[in-house]
Amino acid sequence: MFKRILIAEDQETQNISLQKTLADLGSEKPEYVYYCDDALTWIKNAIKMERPYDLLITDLYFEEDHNRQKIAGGAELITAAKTLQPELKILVFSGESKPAVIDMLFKEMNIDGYVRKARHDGQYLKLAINAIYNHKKYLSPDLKQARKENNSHDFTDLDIAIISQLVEGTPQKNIPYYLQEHNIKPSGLSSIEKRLNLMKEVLGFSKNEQLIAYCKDIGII
Amino acid sequence: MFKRILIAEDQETQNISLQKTLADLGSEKPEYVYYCDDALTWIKNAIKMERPYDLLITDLYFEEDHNRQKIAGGAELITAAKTLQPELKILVFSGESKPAVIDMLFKEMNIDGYVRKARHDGQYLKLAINAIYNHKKYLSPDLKQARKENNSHDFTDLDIAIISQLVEGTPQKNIPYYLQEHNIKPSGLSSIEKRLNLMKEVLGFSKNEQLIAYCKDIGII
DNA sequence: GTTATCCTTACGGGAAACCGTAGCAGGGCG
DNA sequence: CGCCCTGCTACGGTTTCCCGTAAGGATAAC
Repeated sequence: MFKRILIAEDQETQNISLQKTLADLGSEKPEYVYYCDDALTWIKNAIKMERPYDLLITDLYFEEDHNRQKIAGGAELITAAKTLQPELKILVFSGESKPAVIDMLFKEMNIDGYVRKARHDGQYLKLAINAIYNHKKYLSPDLKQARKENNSHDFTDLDIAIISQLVEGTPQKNIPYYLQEHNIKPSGLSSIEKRLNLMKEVLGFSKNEQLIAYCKDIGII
Repeated sequence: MFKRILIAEDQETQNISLQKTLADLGSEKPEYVYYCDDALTWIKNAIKMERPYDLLITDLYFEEDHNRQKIAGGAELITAAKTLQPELKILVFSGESKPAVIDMLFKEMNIDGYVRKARHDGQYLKLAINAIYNHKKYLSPDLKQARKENNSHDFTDLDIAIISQLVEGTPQKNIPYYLQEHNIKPSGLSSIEKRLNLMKEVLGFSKNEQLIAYCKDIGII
């Protein structure tokens, strides 16, 4: 089993119960921090002392505080940690359930496991740690189904740019200028209309308002 | 100090740490359940046995499960509990931070305290329990500021109906029919336009899309 | 080099939304 | 009772959006 585990979790009660849950897994007493910056410092020091961590368990979102932090959230912490120690295993433990966010973590950040803070999270944490120890990926089961029923449109960068501009209040007819400035093509007004129509048709919507609400729900904006 | 405390929290790790946090407060070992229905049953039984609970600590949102529940969430649990035992003190412990939701809890459900699951939630829980024991209301400090910087428009039932219809995809010009059917007045098209304009003006928006995104963020829809 | 195809863009008619104005009903007050 | 004020509604002109069609440009196959 993993010898050295580091917990990065800002929520006091969660942090306590993480320590307790991991206590009976046969590793050393896990170490824990409440801030991302601290997490990175500890990882650095552990490498320097030639006792690097085996596993990092981290939340995604950290609250702001009087302590100004360089690293704002779990995602940044993961990239920073991976540059210091590429083989470090990462288990994300967060309340986030939006498929877009979780897909990104696995695909782009190459994390090893994700457990959502939910009903049986204690059991799943243990399963996840076991799986990761055996070099497998782990995703808590409550999320697997959520990803399956995903008959959604996959949003391109263009789609997201268009929707973001709408949310900013840019009139549709002015969006071509924005797209040209940011070298996003196609940038014609007709292409924007076509793209919006496609998205709405796939999702069964008729109005932009529905589309915005949907995008807010699944978390792409 | 409170003698008998009941915890209703579906998240395994949170539930554990709640028990641990409350352990050193001088009350009996707190009792805990993972489902709303169970919570209500326990409250009922406690009354029947003439050992009623003094305090209910509950989450707001409970996950669905193979166990079909009659009571879906914390809000319903609170109303059900209060009809059984009106003097029961209620402390809500949830991750929710949207002012609209929390205001509703204090004003309409008359809860005694709210602690948000956040950085120092352990300390705040203890403060909250003390405050409630002394018949005071308690709101965790991280939320007090959030409510102050609330220069937002207060949404009327009409506003919410209009926005909901937009999110449903109803064309603006058809919303009057909907309002008439539901006996919401005013129902004229001009009134709808006027109302939308007012909301957008107060919030500094120019387009409906911005308004929808904002409402999603603060959680009124 | 030519043709076919796909994608982007431009244009124009019609619908919806936006905005200002004016008429109408109800309530308070002298 | 008459007057004023407020809020709801109705109407027209302008802008924006919607949608179908057609022209331009790049790429790939022949």
